[in-house]
Amino acid sequence: MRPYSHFLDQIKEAGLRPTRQRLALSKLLFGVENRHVTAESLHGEAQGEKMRVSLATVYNTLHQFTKAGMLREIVVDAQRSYFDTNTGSHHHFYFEKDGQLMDINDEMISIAKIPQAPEGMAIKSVDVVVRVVDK
Amino acid sequence: MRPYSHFLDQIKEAGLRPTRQRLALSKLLFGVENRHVTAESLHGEAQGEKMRVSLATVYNTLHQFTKAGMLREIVVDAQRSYFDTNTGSHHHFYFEKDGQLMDINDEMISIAKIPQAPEGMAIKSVDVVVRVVDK
DNA sequence: GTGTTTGCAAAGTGTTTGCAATTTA
DNA sequence: TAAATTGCAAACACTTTGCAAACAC
Repeated sequence: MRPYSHFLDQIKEAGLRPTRQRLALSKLLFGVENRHVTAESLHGEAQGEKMRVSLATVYNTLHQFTKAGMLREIVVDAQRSYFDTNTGSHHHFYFEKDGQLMDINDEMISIAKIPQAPEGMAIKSVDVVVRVVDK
Repeated sequence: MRPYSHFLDQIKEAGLRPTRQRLALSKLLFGVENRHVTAESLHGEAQGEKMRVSLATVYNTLHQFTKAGMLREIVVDAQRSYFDTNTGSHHHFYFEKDGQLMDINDEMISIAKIPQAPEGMAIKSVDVVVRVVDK
């Protein structure tokens, strides 16, 4: 487990105050590698760990961390927003059955030809979602 | 413009009754090629054409048409559902600025390597969204 | 006639916001 | 003590649902 100071510094570097809530959520999010969470799931997790954080603060924090580049938002479901602690370029499996996301190892996929953006536009990202279902 | 009977038959073949509302929406959806709509946008369009259809019916109809394979749902925005009249395999540009979708011509993109689905799972679809912003 | 479909309004879901109280620096 | 942050509850946007009236066959 990373030391307390790691989370503290990360938050400070983002220009945010290291509040009890942000530290708690940081620990959950960045304590292990490659997590995919929704606001609800993270909030539930925090409550399970007896951390007192409101759902509104979870939403705020996820957005602040995303803006600071610590998280990446993934759109796979029209019903809820997912956040990925892996901010590097990579793609996802999405299990429609239970709403789970899984990273696709970058060597496992390759986009051979990327289209040009329409006139006057720039490509911001290329997101691949492989939807999988039970066989 | 396709003849009235085309829309009528298409609806019947889906096992649905050709009601005034379904015919009206069919005309809007399938009267021209490759449309991308949201429930709200289609509802607004219908109202502009003085077609009387409730928003609830637009939602129901979009889902019924999707289930019948006449439409494909596209997930690009956590806030709203898009439906595409092009049900073939293809990908999309998404203009974050105004929420517009545009088909990517199939020759313009190619995925060289598709990952294997995890054990016991099957790939349902591979969806690529290229997000574009103003240069 | 019988079963399907519609439209309204109400309910539901996930998310954001206004604001007083609290916390941080 | 000044500014940022929190948590609650209310507001929001989009979507679904229950049900009586209207419609299709």
